[in-house]
Amino acid sequence: MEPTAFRGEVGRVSGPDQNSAGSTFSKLQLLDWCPPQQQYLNLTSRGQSGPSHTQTAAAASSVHPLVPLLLYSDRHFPPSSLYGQPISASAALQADAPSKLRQCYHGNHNNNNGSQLVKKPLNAFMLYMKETRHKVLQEGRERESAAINRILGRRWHALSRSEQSKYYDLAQKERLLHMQLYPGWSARDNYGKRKRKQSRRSTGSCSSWTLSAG
DNA sequence: TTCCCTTTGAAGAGT
DNA sequence: ACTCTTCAAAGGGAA
Repeated sequence: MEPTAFRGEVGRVSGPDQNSAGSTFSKLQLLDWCPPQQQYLNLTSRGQSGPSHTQTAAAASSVHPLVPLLLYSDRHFPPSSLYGQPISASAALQADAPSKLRQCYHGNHNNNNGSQLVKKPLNAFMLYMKETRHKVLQEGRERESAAINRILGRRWHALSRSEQSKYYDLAQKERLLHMQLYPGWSARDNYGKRKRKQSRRSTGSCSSWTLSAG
């Protein structure tokens, strides 16, 4: 299980303890590498305007290494989309950013009714997996995703607190972005969209899968 | 072709 | 408040 101390930190962009040296991200740092067209989201916890204009402008050319993973991944923004382009080239998006972003975010996954299926934002571990999976593949020890995920689960627990905090913060950012894009969305909307169920965590092994009426 | 497996975390539902 | 369920990604393997 994850470090219990993190539980209470997940629900905010940055916490008091993150002022300490142990934190990789601070509120300011988050906005430092946040591309300008993303800052309209106003991701500060209290809705304040964030860093000064000079800071923002200076940071516009730098991108946090995990940003492509989070906001510019192939899944979120297909290569053909505007968000597949370099961040600095997408300033024109600002005018109609919310609608365009909504079109690109998560791609165009439709449910059975033909309406768009908005997927859940990725949590910290999912973000970690997306970034790290290829490394395990390169090692060539495992090929099956289930086996790779077991390895990644062990490595996740082996990460330092500050290393994990990077992904918790990114996950928080992802959730905030998701909330901005889909204000009325609920995780419940996707219940039954996958054929399955019965928790393997509590029962140990899968015993009864049910087919939800999607 | 479709679903399972496997992981952690978030969130909704139920008690 | 607490527990349980469902889904998020990935892709090889099994049916």
